[in-house]
Amino acid sequence: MKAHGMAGHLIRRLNQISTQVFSTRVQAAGFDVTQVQFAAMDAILAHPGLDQAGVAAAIAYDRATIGGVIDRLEQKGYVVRAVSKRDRRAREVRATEAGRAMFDEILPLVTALQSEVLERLEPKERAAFLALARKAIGPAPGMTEQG
Amino acid sequence: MKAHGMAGHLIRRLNQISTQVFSTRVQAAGFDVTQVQFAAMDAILAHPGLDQAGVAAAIAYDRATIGGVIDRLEQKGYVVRAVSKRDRRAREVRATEAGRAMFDEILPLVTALQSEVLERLEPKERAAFLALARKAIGPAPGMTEQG
DNA sequence: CAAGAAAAATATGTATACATACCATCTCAG
DNA sequence: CTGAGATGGTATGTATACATATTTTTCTTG
Repeated sequence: MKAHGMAGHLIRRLNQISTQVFSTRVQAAGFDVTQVQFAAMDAILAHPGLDQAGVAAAIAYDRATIGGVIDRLEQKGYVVRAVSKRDRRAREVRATEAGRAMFDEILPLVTALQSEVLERLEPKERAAFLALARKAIGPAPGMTEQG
Repeated sequence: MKAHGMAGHLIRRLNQISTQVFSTRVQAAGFDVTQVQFAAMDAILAHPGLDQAGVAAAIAYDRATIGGVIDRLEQKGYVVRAVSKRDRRAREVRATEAGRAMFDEILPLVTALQSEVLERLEPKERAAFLALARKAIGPAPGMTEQG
């Protein structure tokens, strides 16, 4: 038994598949948004005016990485950034009309595509897998749901 | 229900955790090898003289990506590349003594660390998760085990 | 054997992903 | 208020990850 079959390898493969399915489906629908950008939009829409560090914490990302992600969302016109009045270091991020429209349009697509990622599993197995994945990850580090 | 809880997000988080555990443990042991580099070494040791495209296929990687990975392994003295005599386009990759020694030394470490990635799961759950992950991924695309 | 298709690498460009360093700003101790 | 430490963001450097284009070489087909 070698590196194949190990947890790390399997998880990496799953991530590849997931990313592949996501970009294929979303691009087929005529949008240019990555999985990460979608997750960021989700957090931004759920918490308007959240600063970048907050967005990063919400989706378990690196502060340095989220900067670039939000740069691209801003370039596409999906979000706007403004210096916070309370803390001049912080940049508050808000979705634009176009951003919300884009999210609303691809959300059903993305929801539907989730089962495709695990299409080799029976519905029951899929549910079991997701439950185990959630347990393996544990509670979200940065933010709670009812924030 | 939003982006958290979706398969893609969960899988990405798992991958983060896995990568984190790997590099932490391996670096603590005094080695400078990534998960991907380890997987590549595994394939190279299992199939001496395999070309880069073969390595990429063995671990389900992109040909463009594997080039850089092998560059770094070569810089560290773990592998050597030579132009194939049969096909002058191909670069055959072989592990060096240092490469084999490194691999042998961290293999038990890496094996041990696999359960740490899923430490929140009970042993039974862990096995179930891995079985489901294997099924979800399906048969390896590029190479078969008994090559 | 020549023309064209196919394949192996590499190069280029974009997008994560993260450590580290750095600057600006805020908070807190005193 | 002042200095120290913490925090938000950016910059830099490294390492995936992959699409696409390009080059070199091989294979195919006539």
